[in-house]
Amino acid sequence: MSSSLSPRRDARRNHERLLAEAKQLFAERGIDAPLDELAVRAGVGAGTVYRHFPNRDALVRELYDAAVTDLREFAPQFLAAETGWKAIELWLDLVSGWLVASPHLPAVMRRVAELDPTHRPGTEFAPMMDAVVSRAKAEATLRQDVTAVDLSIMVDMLGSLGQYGGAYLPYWRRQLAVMLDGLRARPDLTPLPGEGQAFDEFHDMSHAKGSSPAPR
Amino acid sequence: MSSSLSPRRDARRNHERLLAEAKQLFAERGIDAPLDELAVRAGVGAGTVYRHFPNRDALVRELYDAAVTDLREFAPQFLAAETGWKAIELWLDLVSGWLVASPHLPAVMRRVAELDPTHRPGTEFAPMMDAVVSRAKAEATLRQDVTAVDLSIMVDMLGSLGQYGGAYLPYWRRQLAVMLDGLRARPDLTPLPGEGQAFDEFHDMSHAKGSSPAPR
DNA sequence: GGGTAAACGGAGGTGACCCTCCGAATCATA
DNA sequence: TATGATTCGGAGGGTCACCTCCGTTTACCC
Repeated sequence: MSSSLSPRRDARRNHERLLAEAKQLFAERGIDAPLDELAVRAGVGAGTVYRHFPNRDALVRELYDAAVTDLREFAPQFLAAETGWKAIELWLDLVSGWLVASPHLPAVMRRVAELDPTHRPGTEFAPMMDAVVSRAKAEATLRQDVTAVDLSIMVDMLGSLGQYGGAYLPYWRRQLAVMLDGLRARPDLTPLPGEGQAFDEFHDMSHAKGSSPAPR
Repeated sequence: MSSSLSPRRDARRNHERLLAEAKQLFAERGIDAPLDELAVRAGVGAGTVYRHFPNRDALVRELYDAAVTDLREFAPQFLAAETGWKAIELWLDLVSGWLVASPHLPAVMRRVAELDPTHRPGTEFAPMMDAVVSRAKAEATLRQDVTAVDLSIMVDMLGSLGQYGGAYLPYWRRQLAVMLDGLRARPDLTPLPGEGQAFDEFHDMSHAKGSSPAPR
């Protein structure tokens, strides 16, 4: 008989090992680090790398999926939080902190976004976040004009603080605190700008003097 | 005679052209895009590239320096703003918007940080930012526990929104608005956490259930 | 233990990129 | 315009990473 349901044990072991070493390698040397080096670190032959991951993109995708799976395990806690606001605090804190501690992930997320431009990182948790956001708005603890997408972007931004050689690391929690304060519902808030054409307005740079720094 | 003070005109022209094309190339294909391709795009021979920039790092450094020079031209406006708070609004808005419109820069900044770990991006503007921050604190418009470094990090985070294939671009101004709200002085603020050991506290992950996502 | 299918290792072919070198072209100077 | 110095172009050698291929090893099942 052939077509076994589960792969051989050594295969599974090597697969795990490769994923683990890839995290470290990508964190240290960037997402384009040589895969031959990955083979050496994992103590396997080059052939084994390409048998498990036909190309670099496949490896990147799997790293992304593994991250999503890891995160999913946390979901129940957030839904079980006492208040919607606490759930949001917990989510931003834990997830962004986890990203900061996983320096390979931001690059992986960017690469996945390149490979599939229709997919925004974090979409997997949109339903859950929508629920939490609604709840917090109903409590009037979260400002009304914020969306789940805004929160997901915040997580990405905070998570990218691990990318600058550790220099920004001590500021992660401070930035988180400032953002949370900016998210709180308050009586005198001016509403957030819409998501449309907000960026292009910038391009005229009319407030800039003489020779403006040329974008692009 | 030899050792001219200024290079020949064609040399200067090629130098500018190479810098300009490098911005576009790095924006499109990443900071490790082949330099031979740069030569083709700039319409010069490969030798010319390496005559002007002995290696990729030299090119990256020069792109960084050019960015700093561009930014410096804006400085007078900020110092001339009516209030310290307006200066801060202007700075965050213009600089982060300019970064978003210059998708090559975040990667350049990260690379520079790798090359010289003692150098944090934006240090060049520390004195100016310190002055503006003091002024805004004296007005009691800016929260007292925020530093110029915090602001510089915010700029970098906002500026990195151009990295995700344009999907985050429409949210740039919203994120900016939330951050500004978080920065405003208010009576009932809990102080920001210090810059020390804040991150390591995270690592115990004690609030996490069972198998925690393994960092690193 | 024996047999079979699955997985492994690593040498090596292929292609891409880096970078140099020198004859040709261009610029500055008089 | 003529001369010399500077810069250019692009072919090509060297290096490195990707990825395949097949003889060998390992795991699984009886």
